[in-house]
Amino acid sequence: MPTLKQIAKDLNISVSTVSRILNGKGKESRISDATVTSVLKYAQEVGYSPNLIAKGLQASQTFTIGLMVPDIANPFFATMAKNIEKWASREQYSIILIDSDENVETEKIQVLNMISRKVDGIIVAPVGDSFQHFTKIVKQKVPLIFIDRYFTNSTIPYITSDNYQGSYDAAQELIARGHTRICLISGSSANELVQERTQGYIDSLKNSDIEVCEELMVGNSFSIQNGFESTKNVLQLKNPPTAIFAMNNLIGFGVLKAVKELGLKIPQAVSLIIFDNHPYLSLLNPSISTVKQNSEKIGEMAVKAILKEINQDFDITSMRIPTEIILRESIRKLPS
Amino acid sequence: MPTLKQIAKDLNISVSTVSRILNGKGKESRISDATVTSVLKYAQEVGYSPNLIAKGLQASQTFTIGLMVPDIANPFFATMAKNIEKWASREQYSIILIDSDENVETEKIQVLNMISRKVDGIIVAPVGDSFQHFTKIVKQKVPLIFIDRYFTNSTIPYITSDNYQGSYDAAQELIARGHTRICLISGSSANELVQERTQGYIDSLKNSDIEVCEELMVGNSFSIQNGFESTKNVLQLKNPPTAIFAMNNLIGFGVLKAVKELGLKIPQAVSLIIFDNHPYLSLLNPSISTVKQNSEKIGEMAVKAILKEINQDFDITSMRIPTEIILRESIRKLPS
DNA sequence: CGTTTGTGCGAAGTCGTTTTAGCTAACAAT
DNA sequence: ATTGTTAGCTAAAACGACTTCGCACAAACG
Repeated sequence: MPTLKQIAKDLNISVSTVSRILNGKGKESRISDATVTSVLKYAQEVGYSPNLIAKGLQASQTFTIGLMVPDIANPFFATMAKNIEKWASREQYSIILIDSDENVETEKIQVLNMISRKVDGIIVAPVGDSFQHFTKIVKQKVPLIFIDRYFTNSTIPYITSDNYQGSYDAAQELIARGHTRICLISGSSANELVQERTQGYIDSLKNSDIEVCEELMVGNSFSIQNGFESTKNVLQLKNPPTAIFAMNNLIGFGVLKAVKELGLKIPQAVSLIIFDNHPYLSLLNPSISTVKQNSEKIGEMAVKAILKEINQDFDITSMRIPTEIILRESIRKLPS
Repeated sequence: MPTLKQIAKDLNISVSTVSRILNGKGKESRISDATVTSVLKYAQEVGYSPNLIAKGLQASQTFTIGLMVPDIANPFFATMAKNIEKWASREQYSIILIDSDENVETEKIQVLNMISRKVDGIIVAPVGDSFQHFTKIVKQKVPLIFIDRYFTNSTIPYITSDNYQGSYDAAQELIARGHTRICLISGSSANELVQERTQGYIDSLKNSDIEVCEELMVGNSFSIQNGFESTKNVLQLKNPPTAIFAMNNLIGFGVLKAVKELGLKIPQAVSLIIFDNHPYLSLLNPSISTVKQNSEKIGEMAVKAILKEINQDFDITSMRIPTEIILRESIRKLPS
């Protein structure tokens, strides 16, 4: 495998000259045209490709970004990853992908791994309810940015959806169609993202003078299981909800599974809106209304922010990307 | 950021001693217990983490695997990626993720990038119909393995589903329920994977003494668009098919979209089976029968094969992982 | 003719790690 | 008193690239 040294030896010139030429600094280093062309030609011939590892060691910049997500098989994160890779590769950065598998311990270990691998920056969708193990990264001066989930009481910047507004809007859609008993099936309440989505729901009800009912706020994890069981429970109340708001795609899937298993019809038996869109939701019968997160944009913005910080511009601001309501057939208009 | 050199300096010992101790070679290098403990303690204190870039340069092994897929947002590849990451990280390998975006030019460029990054091995689901640009990798002695799509006329090993059998089985399920006019909507025919799935379909019909009808073999790409248009076309034939076999998940999605748009009912108007499973297909009304690929297993096997080759065991054999028929409600039993 | 200026390139250090090949001091054996 | 052994370390090279100096030679200038 050809190296600078090898080329230099073969052509009987010095390594520095070869290096300069291959970095396009021939002119400014006053290398003669003859030498330049001969080196370029020879490099082409032997198929020289620079050793980015050596370059990284020397420059202490690896052109590598660490990306850690809780579950790359979740289309929400997969879409985000696709866009992160896309925007990063445009700037010659490559992505080191880590799947933390919703496991905080894995997350802690892989944080160290990324530091060891000298990534230039880290983008992570954290899984836990604390961020102590990330402060290590910040101390090492490695740029870090959160996506999706975040911690407002840390100084680590984040790019996420406008969870409050998305939730607020979702509830408003239901309210606009006469629903007042709206069940919220949510994730772990220690999570700030959950808190904001919950607050959006609560404020939406309050602003419409609808009583916020504790028995309709259920669930404790972003899982199919939770959506499934919570739905079964809540539909058995004496006074069941007329609509369900599922706080993410996994919960939403659980709701759909439960409704199907109970042999009920959406939206006749119960209306539904899900936070997170998914292509298949438009094919269901009925098609399902959603709060669509702009995961493409989140990915793009995360890359731009991290590159900004890598380039020593520390003027990073956290962002909330607007969501979009996609109305389909799953919301019934109640008779007034 | 602490380095071996820094630790050595701080403790007034040599770099080599520190290196040995931190690599657990204290005993065999007859380092005194006192020195060992003091180094370990100090390293812990300053939070030393080895520079894997430097290590990689020295050892010319980066503990990195390049993974290139056509579309990480496609759940089939995302699931595969999840498992590849999982099995790789167990052996301390990290994944460099590349999304070729179904683009051969990107693929060519990124192949060079991976070589420059000195990955220890490359796993790729190729997008094109030729593999010339991959021979470069092989020449550089970088272990390479294909997943999903492949080229039987190259010596590059591959791990894929048993496409022929899966297709054969799918057609048999339809035939067993009385279908004889079965439409196959397929991908680009230059692709070997497509050829095998097609052959499975053809042989399945022939072995059941059913005429193979050219007008029922349509489509030319793995895309929603293709599934959508082909479905519309084929359902307008004078003698339309009673069943459709979609060759992958994107095509299948297009079929569902078309059927919905035409206001038709599955399986009354037409029966359907899709190559590739997806969680949501069980929630559709009716639920959709599929040929499930074991993408978890494919990912696992790909990692095991590439690690084998990295460890100089070149006895790699290509594999075809069995598929599984998942019968749901989308296939109608025709009256005989 | 001596000095300056410009041209074209090379030597060597550096990044952080591993590893080979020793080196020194202490002690035992002869 | 000399030699041998062993414990406990160190020095230095190497991996491949970049970069700071600076050197040699030629031409131009005064």
